[in-house]
Order: sequence, then structure tokens, then C-alpha cells
Amino acid sequence: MAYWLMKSEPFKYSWDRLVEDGRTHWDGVRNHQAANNLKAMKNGDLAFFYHSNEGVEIVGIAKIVKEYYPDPSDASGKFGMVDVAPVKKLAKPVPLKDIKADPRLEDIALVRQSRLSVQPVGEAHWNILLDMGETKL
DNA sequence: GCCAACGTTGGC
DNA sequence: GCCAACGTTGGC
Repeated sequence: MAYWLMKSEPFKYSWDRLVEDGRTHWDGVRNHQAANNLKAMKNGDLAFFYHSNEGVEIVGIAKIVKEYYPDPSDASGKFGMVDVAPVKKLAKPVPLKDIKADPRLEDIALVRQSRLSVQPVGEAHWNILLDMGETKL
């Protein structure tokens, strides 16, 4: 079981939309590093759902329900996508500023590689973030 | 709206 | 293969 973090701008695709839809295609990734992370995802892996630009916080937990396959929106055929479904909304969203303020999280990709839209989260970091979100799985 | 970070493109 | 120019992401 691996853990991830996926970013979405809420006015493009929000956590509430994901809950309404039940599941969605995580398409549109055009960055190789992010795509490599998508490729490494396995069914059942969990991912934090992060709102960028607006909110700027982790709002929920999603799970991978379909592993990497071609993204039809990519004409070049180089990039793929996964399908995700909502698992649980965080009892308390975890804002980026709190993540930055916690020395235990200073090495997290969210801080160190702020532009990467799909990133791995270590188990220790995952548990800290769950704690900060006052959420139990 | 600005700007830093960073990926990509293209001239040489 | 280097690097300047340019585009995009995303925090503030």
C-alpha cells in the first residue's frame, strides 16, 4: 500500500465534485514526473486530495480504483491517467501553511517541489497529516 | 496580479 | 549539448 497526494484546482475539479461523481478519471497530467507517479499507483492506494490556488489545503482522501491507462485527452499518446474514488473527507482540512509550519513535514514534496501535481507521501508523513486532519481511516 | 520555480523549446 | 526565451504552475 502506497500513499500519494494529488492536486486539483477546485474551480476545475473540486472534492465536492468527486463526491457527487462517485469516481473520476485523473486526466490532463502532462508532466513526466507526475505521470511516473501515476504509473506507480496500485489499486487500493490512498491519496490526499489537495485544493490548489483556492483553499490551498488538503480536503479529503481518495483511493485509486483503476491503474494507469492511456489518457484519451492526450493526442501525443504519451501520457496516461488513473481513476480515483472518494474515501473520506477530512474532519478538518489541513492548510499548506500548517504543513509548512510543522518541522516534521519540512521534507514533504508539497513543500520542496511545490509545482508537482502528483506526488508520493511517506507513511510517516501520511500519518502526521491524518492526525492534523483529525481523521481516522 | 505578481513572481519564483521549473519544465520545454529551439537556435546555435 | 548548451542556454536563453518562453510558458505554466501555484503560493501569496
